[in-house]
Parts: sequence; structure tokens; C-alpha cells
Amino acid sequence: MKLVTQIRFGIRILLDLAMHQHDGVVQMTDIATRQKTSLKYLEQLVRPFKEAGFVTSRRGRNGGYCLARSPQKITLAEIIRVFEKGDAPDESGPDMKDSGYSEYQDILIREAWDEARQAFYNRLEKVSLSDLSADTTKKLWGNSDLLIFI
Amino acid sequence: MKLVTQIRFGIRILLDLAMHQHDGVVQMTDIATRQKTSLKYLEQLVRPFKEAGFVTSRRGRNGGYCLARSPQKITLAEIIRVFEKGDAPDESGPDMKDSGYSEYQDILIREAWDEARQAFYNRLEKVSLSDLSADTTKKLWGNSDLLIFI
DNA sequence: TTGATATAGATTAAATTAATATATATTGCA
DNA sequence: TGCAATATATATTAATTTAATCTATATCAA
Repeated sequence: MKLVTQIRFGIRILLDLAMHQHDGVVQMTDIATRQKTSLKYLEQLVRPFKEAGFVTSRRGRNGGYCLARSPQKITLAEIIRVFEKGDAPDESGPDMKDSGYSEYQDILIREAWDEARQAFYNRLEKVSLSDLSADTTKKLWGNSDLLIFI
Repeated sequence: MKLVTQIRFGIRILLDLAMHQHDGVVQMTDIATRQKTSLKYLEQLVRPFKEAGFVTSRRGRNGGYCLARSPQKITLAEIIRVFEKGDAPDESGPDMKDSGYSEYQDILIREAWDEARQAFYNRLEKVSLSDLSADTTKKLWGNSDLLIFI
């Protein structure tokens, strides 16, 4: 239930890509500079996004990353799920073979927990990358309906 | 987002107390035996419940713990909140003094996160200790409407 | 061919969680 | 009265997870 920096910076990377789409590919060096953090750390965070198909990349000179889908179609729920490990609902819980009531109660507890987590993700499903970046431009440039990107 | 054993055993303790209310106070030794775990670990987990007013205790010979409220009135949401540290919504986030857009986006991210967490807890608010223990007795003794506790 | 970039994996450091240990304070009971 | 059973408090160790860095390699464009 903690918003760890892994997730925070993961979202930051995708937001940065979203806000620089018009530049074509974006180099991690630039993102690291803008976000004032280590290149190596970001590289390690962007890899799962690559594997999950959120971003595409080009190697070599003038290489870089860009979003594989439009920012409207990428939700916070999907992003955060990328970093979830070892707590999937299907995770093999206690075995009911030699179970006492404690083991059965663990199952009830997990059921409740999984439903609550579902509610958590349902809420995040409603927020897309473009929601966040739109709010940000509004904050940066004022509430103008006419925004021209140079 | 992970169901850690701290929380799992925390709930187990309260459930154990709920299911042995008719015995008066319950000793942690007995719970440790029933739950097949270390007394010392459980003692450490029950303390926050004491501080939060979920249980009362009696020292000395024939001492022990018992629930301070009826199991219908204790929800999973409250229980789990007891173990939440360092991630309160009011936690002092990034300071907007010298902020660039990244810091502003962090705030947006946190807002979304906090709303999702709220949804999480709202769901757990609906499950009480007695819900869990009722389901357990049903499992143990069959779906009988007449249950006589000896 | 060279420099800029992504990719991969290993490594170290810090923080959190899990579990145990030691010592003390209370209380009931024989 | 004093002993044994219990809770309380704090400290310690071990395991796991998260954060961040380092080193080496593959690929591409100029």
C-alpha cells in the first residue's frame, strides 16, 4: 500500500515520454537530467516497460525510447501492475490438504484482500497518462484551451 | 499492495480472540500453539492492537487478552490501518517551493494513489471479524443455523 | 570506425519485515 | 509471603525487498 519510488519514477518516465512525443524518440540521458536522477536507475526501470510493450526503443546513435501506445490508452492501473510481483491473486495460497481453521481463515482473508485490491485498481483504471500530462500543462501554462507546442 | 504476514497474523490473533470470547481472557501462549507460531512474534503484533484499543489485557496469573469491542464492530479496514506506517495520505509530499513539473506530477500521482487506496479501504470496511469467524464455523461445522457453543 | 545509445546482469547499500532474545513488571494462588 | 504465570518493553538478529550503482556488451548512425 505504499507508493514506492520505483512506481513513482516509473510513471514519471512514461509521463516524460508522453510530454515529449513530438520530439520523436527520447533519450534516457535527457530524462535523467530532467528528473534529476541517475541514468542507470531509470534504465533499470524502463526495461519492464519495454518487456510489457508500453514503450519501443531504438538503439545506437540518435536512439531512444518512445511510447508504443497513445497516452490516452495507458492507465495508471496497467503501469502499476507492471511493478507488482509476488502478490498476484492467483498466487498459490495455503494448501488445504492438512488445513486447520487458521489456514481456512487465511483464505477468507486473502479473498477479502483481493477484492479490495480489485477496487484499488478499478480506481486507477480511470486515470490515463494524458490525464496527468494535461493537468500538468494546465498548471504550467495556465488554463488555456489553445495550446501550441513548438 | 502485498498481504504481509504481519497483517495476516494480526488478523489471525483478533479472529482467535473472537472465536474464544466465551473463554474469558485468552493467553498468547495458547494462540501461539493454535497458530503454530512463535509466542514472541505474536506478542509483538498484539501490542499495536492494545495501543489502538482493539483489545484489553490482564497481567499476571490467569491473565491474557480479550477483544475490547464486539467482533461485528471490528472491520478489516481498521485492523489493517493499524499496521500502516509512513504512507498516510497526509504524509508531507514534495514541497512546491522550488518545484518543476516533475514535482507537480508527483502530487497528481499521489492524489490518484490516495483515491485508489480509499477505494481499497472502503471495500475492507465491509468485512468484519464476525463475518470471517462465521464463515469459518460454517466451514468447520457445516451450514447449520443452530450452533451451540459448549 | 567511432561515439552515442540501449541492453543485460552483477553488485552494493539502505530500508523494511520477520523472528528471536533478554530483562522487567504484575498478578493470582498455594 | 513468595513462586509461577502472565503481560510489557526494548534490543537484537536474520531475511527479504527496494534503491541505486557499476561493468560489460550489442547496436546503430554518422
